[in-house]
Amino acid sequence: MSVVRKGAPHRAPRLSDETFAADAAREEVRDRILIGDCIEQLASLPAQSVDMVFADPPYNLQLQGELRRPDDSRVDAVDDAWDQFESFAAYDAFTRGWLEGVKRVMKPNATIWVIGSYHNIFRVGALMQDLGFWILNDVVWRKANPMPNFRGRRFTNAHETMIWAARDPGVKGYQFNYEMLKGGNEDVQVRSDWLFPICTGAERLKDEDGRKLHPTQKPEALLARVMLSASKPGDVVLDPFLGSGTSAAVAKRLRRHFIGIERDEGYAAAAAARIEAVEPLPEIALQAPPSAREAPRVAFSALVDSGLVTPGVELTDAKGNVRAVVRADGTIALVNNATLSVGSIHRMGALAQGAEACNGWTFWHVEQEGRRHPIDVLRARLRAEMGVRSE
Amino acid sequence: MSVVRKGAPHRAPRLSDETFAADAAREEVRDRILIGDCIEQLASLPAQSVDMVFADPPYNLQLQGELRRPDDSRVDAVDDAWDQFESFAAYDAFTRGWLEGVKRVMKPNATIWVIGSYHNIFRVGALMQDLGFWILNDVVWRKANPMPNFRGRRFTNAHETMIWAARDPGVKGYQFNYEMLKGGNEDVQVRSDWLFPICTGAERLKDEDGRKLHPTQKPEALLARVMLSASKPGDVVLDPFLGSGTSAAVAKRLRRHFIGIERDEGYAAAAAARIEAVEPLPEIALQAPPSAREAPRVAFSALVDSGLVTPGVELTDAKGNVRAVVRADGTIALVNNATLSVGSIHRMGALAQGAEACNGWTFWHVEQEGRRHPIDVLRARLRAEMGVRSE
DNA sequence: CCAGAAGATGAATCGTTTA
DNA sequence: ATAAACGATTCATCTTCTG
Repeated sequence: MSVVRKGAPHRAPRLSDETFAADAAREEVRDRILIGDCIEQLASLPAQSVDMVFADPPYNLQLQGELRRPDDSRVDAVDDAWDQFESFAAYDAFTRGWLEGVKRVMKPNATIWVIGSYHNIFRVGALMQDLGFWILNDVVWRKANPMPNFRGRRFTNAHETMIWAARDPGVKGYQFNYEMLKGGNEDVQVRSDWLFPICTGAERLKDEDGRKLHPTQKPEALLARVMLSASKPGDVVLDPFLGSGTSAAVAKRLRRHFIGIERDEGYAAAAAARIEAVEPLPEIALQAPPSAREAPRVAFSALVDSGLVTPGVELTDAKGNVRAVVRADGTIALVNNATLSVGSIHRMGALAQGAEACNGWTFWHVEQEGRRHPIDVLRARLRAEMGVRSE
Repeated sequence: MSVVRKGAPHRAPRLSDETFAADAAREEVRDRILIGDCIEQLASLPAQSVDMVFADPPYNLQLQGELRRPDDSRVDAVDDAWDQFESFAAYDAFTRGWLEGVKRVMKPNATIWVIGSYHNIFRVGALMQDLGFWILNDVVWRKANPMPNFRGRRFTNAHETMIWAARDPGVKGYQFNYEMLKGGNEDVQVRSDWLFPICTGAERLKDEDGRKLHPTQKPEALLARVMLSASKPGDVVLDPFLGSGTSAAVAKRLRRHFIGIERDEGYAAAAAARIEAVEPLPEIALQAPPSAREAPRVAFSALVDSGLVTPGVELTDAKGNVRAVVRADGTIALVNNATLSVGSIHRMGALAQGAEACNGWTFWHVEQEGRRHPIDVLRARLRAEMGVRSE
């Protein structure tokens, strides 16, 4: 892992890693930390070159003084210079600048995640809409162990908000691993509120004095959920505010490429060491389960051709009330109100139900060995026989 | 309850209610629905006259077409004219207008709650900051039963966001019933993420055809938590987008005054009838919060929030000799030797027995269907209802 | 009358491929 | 480009129906 210094953003050689096969032109800006101003460094990247963006920008916290716990110990709050802005206008100008820079380097189907708190997320979200990003979800990170409100004057600030957005309105082809997420969630689709502990313990980077190295280090589990949701192995994930390098470390572990931008050389060095120590997961641990959407299309006529369905066989609905006959050309014949209709399994299914549309694969059934199966079962069998796998 | 028509915003007499003692000048604009444009009606109200604001403005949804469920039924989405705006700029102008109008009528110590989704909440929040409101928290309403994502293209949109803000930076004296909230929450301070079901069933107002009267009616439990958090009995709560009247109904039940603005006469009429039917809770259920020492130790308030126990209901011991009344904040009120005491179910149980300690869950009983059950039965039922996935 | 099945529904920015 | 065809996709809760 190489750290690239200001003024030479794409000169340093990349880490060798045989598992990352890629074309030489793009390799140059992969798996690097670029040190310098975020907006300048973004300008050095080629347009439409990244698949996903994760951004954890300064929150513009406006703390009025120091905060003490009930036991009089001092809370080590974020009071770094990089988190201070003169005004909302200054913060907006900064935000607009990096968002524009990021948008340029996103591929058309790329998506962006931005995390923030109530101090900044409303401004960020409004600017994202103004710049033409298309919000897909706002996702709430519910902290399992948030810092309490010591003064008892507000609710425990127990969550942060992530905005997930496509580069442009109308984008349909963005990566979203719906089946995989659902499979890992008791077979129920994942909601917009996620529960994770904050980053503590061994995962939290410490400096030589044992103090936390970075004030806002995010938990790896959060970043892993983000990347497993909206990217795939081999993708390039850009983080314009790399900080302690959580996103890059997770990207490497999940076999994504990363590009990190960080202006603090100390943070960048710590992140580089952290990333270097990461061992990518075995590929088998990251393969996507076959999803119906990605499976190759099989025409009903292919089932007839293959002999899995014989012309003349009767199809019924699940209850056996509606009947149709398979024809040799892969269409089916339906007698409905004494009228004979011929067409695709989908069209005839819709006709039988009086519906606009119908998935014939799940509507029609065949009787085999005394039991009724949806014809989708036969399609699955044909796919298996063909040795076809998704990807 | 009177509905005031356009052009005569403060003429109609108020509902008589001896429990609301107030000065005559302010009374004129209390407990009314003002029909007409939100910004115009706000201008008719006196400056610095309301204690809390709850606003549920149009979300500016930008739906592209109709959506159907997997069973091909049609989703009855929000497509009303009042939710349509030409552009973000038009929405921003509208938002700025009503926020300015609201700010003028807020007392210096008043706070405002605004609810929205990712479609609008970022714009609203940024404008609130621009106008000088001081955000205290963003609170996430996690929906126990959200509508699923039917296409599998995004995360289930399972929450909405509320922004809670003071009128100005530096305000210290805003109402926040910290002890009461903590006492009703296992003696742990309440977090910024709240779990409530959406509004369905008998609570949902229906039109003469049995269809939902208003597309976006909010659950009363959510409004009750808001008002119990940030107002006190006798306060004036303003809702500039009254809709079906949830905020006003809850205000009346919790013995707050309300002012509602609604431009649709049909909604206003339905809200007026709804409010008229509300019976305010016994004062004993709403009195000043108990001190920290008296705070309940368990989440009895969760039973109250869930509706399994209704404020005002009587609790007794197993034999029916000792009696106490459930309060809206999850404490109970006990009359013992002509002395009124308020506190947790455990403390009041101990007091009633003259004991050091008491398990209120087994001591106190409720009568349901002619039989007395320990409230522990209700707790078990609530736990079962919350299920395994409630995190 | 009760139990279980079946239907209804909620603030939603909710396709892809081939002709 | 536009239209047609293909075919993928839902969770919790409440109400109504059926046996």
